[in-house]
Amino acid sequence: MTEPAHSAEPRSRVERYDPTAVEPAWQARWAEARLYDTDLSDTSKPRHYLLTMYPYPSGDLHIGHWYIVTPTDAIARFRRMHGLNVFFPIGFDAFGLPAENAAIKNGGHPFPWTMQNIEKMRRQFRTMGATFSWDHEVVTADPAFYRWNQWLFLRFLEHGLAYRKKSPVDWCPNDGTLAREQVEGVDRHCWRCGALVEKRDLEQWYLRTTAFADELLDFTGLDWPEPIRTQQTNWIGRSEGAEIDFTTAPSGHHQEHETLRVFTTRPDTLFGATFMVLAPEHPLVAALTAPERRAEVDAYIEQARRRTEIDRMSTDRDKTGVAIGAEAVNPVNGEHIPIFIADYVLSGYGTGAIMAVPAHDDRDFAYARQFGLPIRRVVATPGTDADSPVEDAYIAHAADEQLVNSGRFDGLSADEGGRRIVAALAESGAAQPKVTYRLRDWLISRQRYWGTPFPIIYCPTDGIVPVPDEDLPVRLPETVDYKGSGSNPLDHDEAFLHVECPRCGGPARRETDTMDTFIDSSWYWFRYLSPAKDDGPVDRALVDAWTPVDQYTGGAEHAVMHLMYSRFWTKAMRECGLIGEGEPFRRLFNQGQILGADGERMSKSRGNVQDPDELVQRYGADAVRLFLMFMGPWDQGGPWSPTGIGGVSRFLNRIWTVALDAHGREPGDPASGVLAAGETEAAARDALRAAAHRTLRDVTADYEAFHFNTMVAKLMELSNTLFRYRGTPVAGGPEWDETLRLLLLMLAPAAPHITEELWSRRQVAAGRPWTSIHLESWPAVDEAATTESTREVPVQINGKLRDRIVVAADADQDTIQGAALAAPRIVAWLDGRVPDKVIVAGGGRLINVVLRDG
RNA sequence: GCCGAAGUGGCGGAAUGGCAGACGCGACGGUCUCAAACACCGUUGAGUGCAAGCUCGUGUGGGUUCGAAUCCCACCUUCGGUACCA
Repeated sequence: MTEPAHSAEPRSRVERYDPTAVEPAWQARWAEARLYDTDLSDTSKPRHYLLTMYPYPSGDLHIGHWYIVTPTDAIARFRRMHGLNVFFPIGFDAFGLPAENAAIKNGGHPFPWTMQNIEKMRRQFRTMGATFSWDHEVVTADPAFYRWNQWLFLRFLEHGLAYRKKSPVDWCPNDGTLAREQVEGVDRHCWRCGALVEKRDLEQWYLRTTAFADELLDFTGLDWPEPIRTQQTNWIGRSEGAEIDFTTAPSGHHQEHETLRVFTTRPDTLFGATFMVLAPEHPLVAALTAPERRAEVDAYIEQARRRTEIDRMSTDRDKTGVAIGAEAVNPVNGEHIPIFIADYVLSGYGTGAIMAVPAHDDRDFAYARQFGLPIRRVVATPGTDADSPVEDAYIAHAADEQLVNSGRFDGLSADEGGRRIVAALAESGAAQPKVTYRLRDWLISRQRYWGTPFPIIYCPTDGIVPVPDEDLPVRLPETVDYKGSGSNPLDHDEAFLHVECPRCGGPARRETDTMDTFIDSSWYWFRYLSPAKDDGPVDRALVDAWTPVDQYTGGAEHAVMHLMYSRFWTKAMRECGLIGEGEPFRRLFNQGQILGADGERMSKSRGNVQDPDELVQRYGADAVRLFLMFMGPWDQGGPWSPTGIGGVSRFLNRIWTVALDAHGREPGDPASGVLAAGETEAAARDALRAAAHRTLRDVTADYEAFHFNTMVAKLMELSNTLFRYRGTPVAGGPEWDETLRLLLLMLAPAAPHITEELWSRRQVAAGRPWTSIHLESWPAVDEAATTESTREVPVQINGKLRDRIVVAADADQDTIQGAALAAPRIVAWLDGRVPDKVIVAGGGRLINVVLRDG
């Protein structure tokens, strides 16, 4: 370490700050001193589990990773300074599509590709100076981790939370199942081979997320951002309504009185049902279709299967559909209505069939218009002609609206009428109240190699047989032959495929699907607590002590999938008696996303990835960390631009200068080293100390609220204040010294290296042994130092600023009002007129003089 | 389409019912230097005025209020998610 250069020579220069030398040296020293090891069994301090979403090992740590991680690290350091025992682990979400794509393309294996990427990212992570508990790292592609996915899956199976069902996937004849992003163009072709994508029905595994639908709607005790809670609530989409059984009318081509069950949220509009629509996939379509309609119906079904769900749900495109040549009978009045199939009805929601009430539903209205079907009003406000033509679907719920055209239910309110209609039909079993959810069970089967194998064996005699716990893990084979195709190589891996049935010992076949990677991220934070544990997935005592996670940080793009699956999985583990609590994350913060310079998501394929390494080389990790925090609000993100990093770099250099060269003067500034005209030395000392403590008060609040951008701005102001006093008699005095000390402590969580270096030099200068600034306590605000004797009050006339007055800090409202009305410029504006009103706002913070026709 | 979010100087942003533009970038002017770079100091929303100042100004249009970037209604644009990217 160099000695601090405290020179009395006015034009002295200290050596320039060189982050490339300082930062790695401190990183090594911290690691050596094991400064950030967390003792999970330490109960002497309050525990704080700080979690940030673990990265996918794409191979390069880009600036987006820094944006997620380095402010979170600042939180970790800030909390440690408050005496908390902070656990801040990291790991890698190592299964997934990109590794597989690389292997297919280059003829390799996903495993080494992934592990090399992880190795590189670990090195890059270390340059951040982050305080990770590396000895708790989890890599999900390690059998030591995914073994427990298998084990947990088997527990869920035992508890009825996992089941098997046939469902369609996007299928390419050459490359097998495709992800949504692998289907391109309006004609929906395969990204790799260009073949047209079709749907294929496969038996697949599901997890019963809907079992917890109501519990997932309950956010009690969770401090989560409201937009996320709203998105999850809407995603679950609870709707109350009724199931109503229509029957089919007699016809020559099918059996009469087949039951057609519909779900509706508006049973009150049952008399307004003028047609029925089935999803094209509805199981009765084939049986009900009239022979002369069959060709057209089959063609429509084929066409619907090629559309995406988003496309199908779009309400602004023209409605399509075909009549199937059959009729349904309305149970409430025996009316016969035609049956259609249309792709705006989805098979996965409700019963896959709707009664269409065009007068009171937008989509039904559009369909009726398109196909010239009758529209009958059944709800109206009093005074509306019940039979006037309906120009627009009328949906709004007015308090006084009543049923019309509804037989004996006419005149009832919509709510009451709906209840009575359901009750009346319920007597004959033709209706019952029903709650449905938009939420679907979680399809976890993937027709891919690079994931957790299902611990399932199919035996010709015993059927579906779980792999016994003692045979876990079912390992992925270490050699793999993709044959240049995207389809799952496990399907033709003879050694993997053939297995003895654990029950009968006969020849059997392994499940070749693997698990969705969202499974890994649904419980990885539990595993961080005991990553090496080999007799169970979690250490119950540690889980009880450390979870729910106190603070989770990560992107809002995970609002409904990862963040919902994690809540489900935690509840499912609780249901199996493995843990005690049902919520994973007590407090959540969603930071924004850093986009490429082009405003698009950063990705290797777009070529817009920003590598932080060269910025770190040039400006240092502290400058990069600070710049990312300073750019804007953390929850906002935005397109990447390095413009402005010079500003924070300059800020750090100024701190370096004031800290090491208090008495130096700037030759470029003629006023340097001189107090402002009229400022006494005593006043300057007070002003400096007041600035320091006000900054401390505000910066503390900013850290608490994760308002890092304003936190940095306030520290810049304080360093500017110090710079202004540099070289004056105030510099180097006790107030100066206190201010500098506070500045370093406040900056330490955000810029850990430079503050440690300067802290260390102060200790050397004072002849004390080294102790890390990162083991210091957060300083306390001296409230007395922050008070002022006078303050400025803006005076407005009709809301426009016209003057400012200075009053004593403790002046009462009457005094302030009097002073405001006596201010020369206000007197001139009033020009003898008497104000209509004078508003003293915010306890005397502002005066507004109201002058009508002024 | 549906769900969620965001629109403020040349740029990133601050202010979430009370002084619009903190802090920083860029630009311009200056100091230092033999010079350049670095560094430092100052100016910088638009219009108008010799000036004090005045007028306008927070995506668009309307509304509430003594007072609106902030609250309400309608719309426009951009971003995230939309169940096999993670």
